[in-house]
Amino acid sequence: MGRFTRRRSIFEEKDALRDDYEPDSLEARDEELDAYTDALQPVVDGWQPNNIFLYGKTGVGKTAATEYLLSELEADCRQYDDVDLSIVHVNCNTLNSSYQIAVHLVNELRDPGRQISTTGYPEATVFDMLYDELESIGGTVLIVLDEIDNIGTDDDILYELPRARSNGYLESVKPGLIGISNNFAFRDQLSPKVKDTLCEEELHFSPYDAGELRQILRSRAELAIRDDALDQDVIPLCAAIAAQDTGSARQAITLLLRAGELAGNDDAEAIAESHVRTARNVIETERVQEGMRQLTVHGHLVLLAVTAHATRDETPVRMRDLYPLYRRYCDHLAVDPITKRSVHDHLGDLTMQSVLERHERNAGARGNYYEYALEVPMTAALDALEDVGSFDDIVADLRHRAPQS
DNA sequence: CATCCACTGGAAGATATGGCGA
DNA sequence: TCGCCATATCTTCCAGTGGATG
Repeated sequence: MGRFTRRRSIFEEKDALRDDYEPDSLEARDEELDAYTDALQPVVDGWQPNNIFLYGKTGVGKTAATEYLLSELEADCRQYDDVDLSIVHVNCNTLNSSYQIAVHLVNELRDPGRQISTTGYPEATVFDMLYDELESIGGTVLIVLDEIDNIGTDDDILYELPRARSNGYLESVKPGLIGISNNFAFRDQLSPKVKDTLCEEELHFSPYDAGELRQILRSRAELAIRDDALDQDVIPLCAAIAAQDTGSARQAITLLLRAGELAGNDDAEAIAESHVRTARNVIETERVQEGMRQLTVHGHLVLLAVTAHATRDETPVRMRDLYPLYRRYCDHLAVDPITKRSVHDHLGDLTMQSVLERHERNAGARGNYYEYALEVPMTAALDALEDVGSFDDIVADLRHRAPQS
């Protein structure tokens, strides 16, 4: 008997559950689509486009609605000779300045042979290049800036682009900005001069409720999953978990996908509730490990120091106790230590990523301070630290020390 | 009820890295 | 090669915080 045997797959068309899948229709967003359509109307009429801002948490259909509507808009514009529409889409995920966004817009518009690097030019030069590229396209250009809240307070580009025409930098182009933000508060941190122009049209996408998520999941599952491979309670459970957690369709769908994979590994006939619950933990751990992998050397050393305290049952720790251990590890690895103040920043970062938890303590005349502890399972922290590879011996030592395991 | 401790958090500046055009 | 430019990371400096203590 061979090691491998063919098994009946849970999935029919797994791609329909992946992040990049574009469904033919958008479930449960009728009102939003109507409002969005109205906001885009000037494009078809040949006017200067509105600037549009979309707000709403991740996974509530902002990007999906944009892609869906813009492709329809492109198709519909083709029947009017006097409307020449182009669309540029940039995800600002890793871009945290106006400069970076401008560079990426230029590269998006230029052909592969003429790409520019992400540093080195004066800011004004990059803007000039951007205007040149826009001019050479002509017509109406919709610029979609996804996850725009990443740029924080540096909103120059949001000020410049809408005004480029009236300032004489653009002649034959009618530019329109579509900004997509995950963060509702972003709107308020924009400088006032930007807020005026940019928020001409504001569209709010609210989180999906459990009923809407069930609707979405059913339509996807119909394509993705074999007819009899789904226990009855699975979709309601995925929907309920996601609705309570974030209201995100992406979360609900990923949950279903992972549950299906787990069911497959189990050789199960169908996805069951238990697979969903396990999938939830798997996703959580993956998220944390991914976050920890992105840290710098000192980030790792700081986490190592906290983890070491945790193995000795000495968490929560305060700075005063943590810093000396951090220094010892630096010595051991012949790394130049950074100051307390910088360690403090790393602790803040780790807290932001939900890797550490932090509590304020107050000892009155003996000062107030923060205490830190791991917010993830110790094994997850050790696994992630081991992945780094530069201090295997220390991690191995900590594993011994750690309770149970 | 003022004081005071032990940091915290903001800001500005230093340093290093990598890239630009001339 | 040199003088600029942008960015990431760290350092230096320092005012501000807030509840237990006397």
